[in-house]
Amino acid sequence: MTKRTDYCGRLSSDDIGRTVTVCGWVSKRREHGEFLAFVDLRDRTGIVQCVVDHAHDIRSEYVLAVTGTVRERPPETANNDLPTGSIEIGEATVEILSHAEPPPFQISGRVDVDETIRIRHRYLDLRTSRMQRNLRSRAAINAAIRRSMDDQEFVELETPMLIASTPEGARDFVVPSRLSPGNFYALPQSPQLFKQLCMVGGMDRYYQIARCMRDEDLRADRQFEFTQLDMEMSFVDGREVRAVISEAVSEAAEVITGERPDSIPEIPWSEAMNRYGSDKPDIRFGLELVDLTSVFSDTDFNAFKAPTIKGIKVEAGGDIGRNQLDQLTDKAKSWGAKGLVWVKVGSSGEVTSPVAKFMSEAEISGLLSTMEATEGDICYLVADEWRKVVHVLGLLRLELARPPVNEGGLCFLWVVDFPLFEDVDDDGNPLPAHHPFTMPHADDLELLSKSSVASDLLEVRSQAYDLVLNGWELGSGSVRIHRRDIQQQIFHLLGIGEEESQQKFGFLMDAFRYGAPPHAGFAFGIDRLVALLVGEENIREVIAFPKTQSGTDPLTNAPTSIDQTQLDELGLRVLPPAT
RNA sequence: GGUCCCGUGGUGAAGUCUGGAGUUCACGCUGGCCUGUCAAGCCAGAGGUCGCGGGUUCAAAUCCCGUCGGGACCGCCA
Repeated sequence: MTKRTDYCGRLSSDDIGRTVTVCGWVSKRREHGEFLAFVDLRDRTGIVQCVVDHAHDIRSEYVLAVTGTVRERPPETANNDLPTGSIEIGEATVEILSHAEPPPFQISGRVDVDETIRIRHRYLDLRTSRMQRNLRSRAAINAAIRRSMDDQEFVELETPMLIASTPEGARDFVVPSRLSPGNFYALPQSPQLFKQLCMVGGMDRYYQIARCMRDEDLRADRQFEFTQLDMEMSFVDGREVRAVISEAVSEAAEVITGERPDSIPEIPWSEAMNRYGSDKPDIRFGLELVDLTSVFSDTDFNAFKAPTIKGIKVEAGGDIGRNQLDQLTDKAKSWGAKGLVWVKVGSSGEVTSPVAKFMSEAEISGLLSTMEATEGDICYLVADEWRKVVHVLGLLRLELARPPVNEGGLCFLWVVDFPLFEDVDDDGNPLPAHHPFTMPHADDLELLSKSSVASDLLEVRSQAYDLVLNGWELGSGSVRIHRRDIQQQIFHLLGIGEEESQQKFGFLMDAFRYGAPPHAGFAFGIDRLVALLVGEENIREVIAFPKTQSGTDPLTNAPTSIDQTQLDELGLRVLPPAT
């Protein structure tokens, strides 16, 4: 085989006169009769035009080694759309290294191809400039993150993939044990407990680019397996953790955009919920939620006799048709609202609304002034309990105005002061908002120990924080509990008894007996970060071999059945499907 | 568990609402012509179980029911 001397996309006018050999795939062939043809050869660096005197037996995606002399193109034939467009490889001889059948889709095509077909033939899809760019960007981001963490004196440690199942959190993927039939390993949802053990072990600053697995339904931003930058630090508070992570993601953003992002603002969770109706607000645009509860405090309108009323205003949004309004109302209902009230503002301040007749003059003027609504605007109102109101309006806000992924810049945001408990379950036990090792806010410790009233407990803040980028949750972290007494108090509140906590987390509790440093950490999703940085709506576009939304792989056909022999060895029996 | 959208030669779309011959467009593919193209051009050609099954009808890509596959979202994701 002829040895490559150069890459296609790196040839330039500096190489004129050199005899070179390039290797790659045939991107395009243009024949001009028997004695002149152009072959565009593609490798990972780009495309170069090769001039050959006979190309009839060369087809798309053949693998070639082309040898010839670099020369300037006749000026009138230069191609300014191509980085190598001013030169070409002349009088080229071609060695065919591999023949190729016509691919199932065009590698250099201009139309989008059905994603299932792309994934089924991912080895071809990876040749496209889009996937080359995305995966190379991903590698550059990984390198930048590693560089940043190394510079900040973190040590990269590996934690096990086969671990014990803990029933909290997401559904586990499990692996049957051959040597211990009937017992199972779980694949890690995150290295959480191990990194805390590393802190007890005096590693001080740990990080890992870790694969995590969660058996939950897939989405545009969720795959079964995903990659996180996972880290933990000793003797620090949350502020220092956020500084380290801010540095790492800024480095990552800079290698892609060429610019360092501004310092990342912080917003308390309660403010995020009240202003944006989300704990991962997309702050690239306004359309903030406005509180109207006091405006309707004495209302006669039954639908507005609710703990919370909020609205959002779309400026000049009043020309929306009845049909679309009905669709928005249906959506709001599907998100859990009882209904969606809309109010259009006319030229002299009069309003049009299906429920206008139920509102008093004072309420209407209060509504318009509070929302600063003027002619041509439309307001959408939801009345319900607070949690539901902000949830529905938060989704409506995104529905109405969310920009495409590649518009509006990069708006990083820290959401801080999350509540310690998200809600109360049917037995009256509070549910942790983050995980049960999250340290309560120092100022709320008293509230925590004094009260066991659910409404009080939901007020307790935690030292947990999320990093958000353009409305995507990149990751979360917290200051951890390193004191056994507080940890036991939390377990008690969560309804986890002594025996249960010992069984599930005993190894961590035991470790804490022997001198646990105060510690805090974070983890963020690299798939999501990469997708947003390269402007993709979907993390599958930045994963070499992703799965479909139903969790299958059209390339390998996973998941598949396994041999009876394998089942026997593992002591497993497969039940017939439930009917 | 739920809501919505999509499925038509190798690829992408139109046709479906309003039933009437597998019709159309672009790319690709095969053959021919063509000595400066680069979305090459010109000529000719091949290529289809309209995802699958059932129903309605004289007649179904089109309407109805079911099912499979893909996608977006709600729930879920400590």
